[in-house]
Amino acid sequence: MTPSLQGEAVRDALHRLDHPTADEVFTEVRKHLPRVALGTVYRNLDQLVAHGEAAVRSIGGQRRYDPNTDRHAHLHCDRCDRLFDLDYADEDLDRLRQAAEKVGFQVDARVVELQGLCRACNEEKPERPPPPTPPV
Amino acid sequence: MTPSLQGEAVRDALHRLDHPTADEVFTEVRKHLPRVALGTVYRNLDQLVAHGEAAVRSIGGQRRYDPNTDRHAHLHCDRCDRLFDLDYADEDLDRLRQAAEKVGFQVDARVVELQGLCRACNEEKPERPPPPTPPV
DNA sequence: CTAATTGCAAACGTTTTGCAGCGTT
DNA sequence: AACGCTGCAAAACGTTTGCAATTAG
Repeated sequence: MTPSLQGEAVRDALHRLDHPTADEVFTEVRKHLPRVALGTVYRNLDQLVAHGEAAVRSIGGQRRYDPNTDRHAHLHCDRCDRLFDLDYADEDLDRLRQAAEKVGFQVDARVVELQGLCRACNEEKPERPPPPTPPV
Repeated sequence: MTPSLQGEAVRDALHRLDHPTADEVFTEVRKHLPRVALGTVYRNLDQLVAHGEAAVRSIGGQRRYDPNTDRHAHLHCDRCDRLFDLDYADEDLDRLRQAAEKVGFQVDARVVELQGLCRACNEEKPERPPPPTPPV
């Protein structure tokens, strides 16, 4: 089946943006197709996920979409709330994975999320009014 | 300051339940104090978090509260959406942490979350109508 | 008396859904 | 005609907030 105009626009926007929320995709798509509805964006994002062309991650109470479904970690900065990608080797996860397997849990290595501080926020040593710091 | 009746009830419920949502705490507290408001539960949970007596994790689009603030991983089952605790050694995270440090990211070892399948869901080999499988 | 906390209800931001209409096949 | 997808608007959901009443110090 040929993808719809809106479907293509959503996919394109998703690839153009950096771990966007549905609303950010919506805003981006609207630049090209001013009449799209937010519901349409959600439905097309859901379809991409269902087709394995994108993954969703719940970050800070919001869902963010990621067209990269390869194995990679997300580094989530607690201070500025930004997401960074981290490529890692399979063995890097081995010890944690083995610990999990001891309790019968089968870890999906593709989706690892780590919290912490990004370089920029880490260098702002003293406690200053943290930038966005939206909900947890 | 002496904690309020409601504050104690919220703390007690949090310890009695397993990684509950605010709503689950609310329901539990209501068994003992039928007139508490949901807002009160949220406010008391926020206070516990602010005092370092609990941590919040965004799981599947919902916030779950955890009275255990020690270093431990959460194993989040993709199928049944349950959360399991995993104790791990500091070195188990070393390789991932070092990979993150190479890009200037300082990992907070206390909050690691891994996705995958729990033992129960893993044993149900064939694709059956997955149980709850709430939002992602 | 003052400050903190409550119950209640309304508001909020995000996501989902019902529905009529349109375009393809 | 039957289907899939759209725009729109309303609903649903989890969370936050304003406020008057109550309680604690």
